[in-house]
Amino acid sequence: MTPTLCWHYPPLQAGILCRRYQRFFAEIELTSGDRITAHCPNTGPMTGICQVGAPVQVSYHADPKRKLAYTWEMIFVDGTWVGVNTSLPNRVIASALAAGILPELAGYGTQQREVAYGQERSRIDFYLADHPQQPPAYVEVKNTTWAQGGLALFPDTVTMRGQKHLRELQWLRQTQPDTRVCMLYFINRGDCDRFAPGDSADPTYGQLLRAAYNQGVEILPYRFAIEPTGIQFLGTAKLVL
DNA sequence: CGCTGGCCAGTTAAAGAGTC
DNA sequence: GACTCTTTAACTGGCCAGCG
Repeated sequence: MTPTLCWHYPPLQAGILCRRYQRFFAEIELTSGDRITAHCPNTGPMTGICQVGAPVQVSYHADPKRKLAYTWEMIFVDGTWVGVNTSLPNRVIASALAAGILPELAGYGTQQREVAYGQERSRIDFYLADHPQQPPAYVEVKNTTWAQGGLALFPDTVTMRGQKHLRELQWLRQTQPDTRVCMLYFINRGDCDRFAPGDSADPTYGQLLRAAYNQGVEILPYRFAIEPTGIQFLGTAKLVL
């Protein structure tokens, strides 16, 4: 497959990670020598990728309403760039869906964001409809940055919210047989060609994922290569359950 | 002393309110 | 109807007040 560039970053600036603190903040030394505080758009533990001294890239935003002009976008660890901006996967998937790049989800005429559903007041990331051959599809997107030797893992911590989403997807599968129900893992680094649940971090999540899979929930681990210039879609990773 | 609940941090995106 | 402005929820762990 020819890699498809499906996201362009604005011009980024290079630096070194000094420290990350209080969830939303990262202290970064730019190559210019300036020490700045950047917004850390990732509230998770960032297992294995939060390495002090590693190269990073930040975007600059002139918006006067922002308190922090810089946003931390990616970090270079294990010989690869890893995206840290958790709001990006949803935007990238939205444009990839619209462009028909994702093989299992191509051909839908419309996409809706954040549609309310389920028994626990959840909202699905995408509801796809108007496909000539396929029933409508519910698609939940998760950002994946943790990896061990080419194997991408999610989650990297106990996630009650992630467990809830899996229960909700199972509920959809059982109550709405005429729809597709999809769990999409956005692998935010290019060095992984396999995907597995992070059982050592959250064994309950792994059990729920396997149960959902056995009931017909589609698991779509999508590979993306992250570079300071942009993001490429690399195809589907092998699912290891 | 240990637990629980509420609040806080910065940004985004969606929903709601307001204007022409 | 189209546009802009304002409000709100979501993300998550740390902290603190209040309680038994």
